[in-house]
Amino acid sequence: MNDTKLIDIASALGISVTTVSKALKGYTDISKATRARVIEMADKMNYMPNSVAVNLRTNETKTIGVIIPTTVHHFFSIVLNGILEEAEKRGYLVIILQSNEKYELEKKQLALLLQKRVDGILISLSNETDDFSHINEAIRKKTPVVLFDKIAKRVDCSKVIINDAKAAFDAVSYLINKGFKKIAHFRGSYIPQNSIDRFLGYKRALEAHGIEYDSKLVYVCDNNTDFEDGYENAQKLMTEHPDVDAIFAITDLVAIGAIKYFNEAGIRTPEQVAVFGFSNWFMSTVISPKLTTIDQPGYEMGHKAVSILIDEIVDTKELRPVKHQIIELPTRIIERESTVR
Amino acid sequence: MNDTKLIDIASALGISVTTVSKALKGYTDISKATRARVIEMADKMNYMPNSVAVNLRTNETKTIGVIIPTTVHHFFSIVLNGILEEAEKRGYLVIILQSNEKYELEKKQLALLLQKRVDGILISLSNETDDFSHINEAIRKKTPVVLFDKIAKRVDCSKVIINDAKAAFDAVSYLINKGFKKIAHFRGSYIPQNSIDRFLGYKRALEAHGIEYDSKLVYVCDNNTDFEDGYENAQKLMTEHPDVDAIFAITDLVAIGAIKYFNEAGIRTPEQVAVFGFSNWFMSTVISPKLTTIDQPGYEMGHKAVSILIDEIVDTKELRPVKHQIIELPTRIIERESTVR
DNA sequence: GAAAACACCTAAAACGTTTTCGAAAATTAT
DNA sequence: ATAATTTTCGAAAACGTTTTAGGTGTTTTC
Repeated sequence: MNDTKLIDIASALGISVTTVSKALKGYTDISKATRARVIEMADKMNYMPNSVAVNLRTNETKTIGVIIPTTVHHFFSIVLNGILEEAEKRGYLVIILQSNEKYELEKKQLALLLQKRVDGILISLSNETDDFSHINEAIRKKTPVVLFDKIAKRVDCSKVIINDAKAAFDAVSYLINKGFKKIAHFRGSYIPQNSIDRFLGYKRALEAHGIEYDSKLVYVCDNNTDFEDGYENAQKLMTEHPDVDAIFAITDLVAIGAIKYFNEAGIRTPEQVAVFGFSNWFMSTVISPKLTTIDQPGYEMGHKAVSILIDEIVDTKELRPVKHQIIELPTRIIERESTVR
Repeated sequence: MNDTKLIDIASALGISVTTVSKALKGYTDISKATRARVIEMADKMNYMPNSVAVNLRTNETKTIGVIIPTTVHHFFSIVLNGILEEAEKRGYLVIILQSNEKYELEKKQLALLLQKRVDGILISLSNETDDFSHINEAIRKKTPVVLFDKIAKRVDCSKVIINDAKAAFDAVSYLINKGFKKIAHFRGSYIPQNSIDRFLGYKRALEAHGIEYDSKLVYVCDNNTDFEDGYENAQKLMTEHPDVDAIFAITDLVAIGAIKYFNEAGIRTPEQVAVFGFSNWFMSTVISPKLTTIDQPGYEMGHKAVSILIDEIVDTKELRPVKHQIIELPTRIIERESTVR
């Protein structure tokens, strides 16, 4: 292994390690002449600093950790894309871990990242997570944490989110304004904040427009990776409430599952039942009818989360006070065929 | 920052750092009594080894690097899932980087990983990559590399792949045996090995069944992230060769693009034109007609790639000879509606 | 009772950097 | 010429571990 180190350059040049290090880092107390010699030799010997040693000495790893529920999810892969691009731009590497929607695993992954001494951590909470002590513990240890998408209101740190309640409110209001009267909601499971908020937005929109909320029209879809939930609940819905005329689904995936069922069952969309999704998954333009949905800016979310995190990392490092931010990214309705009669 | 270190435990107990370290690592020359005291105190003080220091001392980081063309791709997100699960099981963290299908970026990312001193690297090549010196350089530096999915035959390292040529051959043979006579191919760009191999499989299948190969029936789809390519080429195909009766597409995405066009243009699938995809993207069961395709085992690929990589890492470390392996994962035809009349 | 064996512990070096502090050499000022 | 200053360099400590090589005291062996 011909890994060249500072000392190799130093002895090749007959100077000290200190001088080599300083020359390479542009210290001003090294003459231009020797600096040039050092740089040339470093180049010739193919020098590459050992980051582990640097990390130990400088007490930073230039690495951030990311915990997401799962990689196999279109939205998260887009967020991840945003994360990676911004992290690279700012000179950080990213270690990624998935919680598989399990609280225990999330906790374990977080511990791994802390042990690895990452400079900061990005988390999107698992569906199971309703205890946040592990996160508070990380914050207490002065490792900046920013939560994104699936957050906990009660944790005191920066967050990057969309206004789920408002987006849902807008979606359902749109349906009501379009003349739909009996609107079902396919909600997510009970713990995640965005699942709760979207449900709340749905409920408030009904009430705001003088439509009575009926809990029987709410179905739970807690399987994240498959559209079966949407398919099956659509089936159930149509037997229990055949006169329903629209569905607001928590996710494009369940919306598409519902549409799939309607297509197979000969139920016309949007003529008999309109369907409104959430996320603007790009698959939603492939399905027929194309899906009306809420555009959720995943790339920007990842981008912004990293940006805030790194700002906090450098502020912490330089002992400046960190001010936590709650960034709310804008969403908008993408009207397509599934709600237009 | 109340980070407890070995020396804190040592002084709390009035013993040496050496003893603490050894006790924690289970050395046998420490008495059971002091070991117990050390463990208890470490526990009480919430000791967590500083991996950076450990890494420096042991000269390994327990981290592997992964370079993929893009995270926003269903197949790669599944592979990534397999990678993460296996890496975790074996006690490694993973740093992920994307090349955005650019050779220069891939080269840069690889350098970053080497500098970070990862123990091994997993790469799926970018579409542009036709020079492999950066990879050979990594191997020369004794950092194990394993290539997966998008590989280079000429690089001397382990690889995890499917037999693209055979899978394509099987797919096209299937179409021929079903009675389709004029089969077009929507191929990928010219550089990637799997794009080449699928094309070759297509061509050989035609020839093996006495059908003359016609280069005019081959269309290039080199946009990886959108189905527009499939859509537009389907359109072109039908004006240039209205009598074509089947398409073998390099990817489910382009297959779905084609189906989308056919659906919109009122061309019946599979009655007028059958469509055969590749990858078994789960969206292929949502589209109508459901897509016949080749199942490509992404999870297993990621899993196996990590497994081989870590084996090579420990073999290298223990100065054992490493034998490179070429693992060929099995594929199979998933017959659905788009090819069944 | 002396030699040998054993059990238990620790000092110190090492991993490859960065950075502080000071020293020597060169330059400028007087 | 000497003094003051500036320029240029390097010794050494430090980051937190792991591990080698040995040291001390106790027990076993004959």
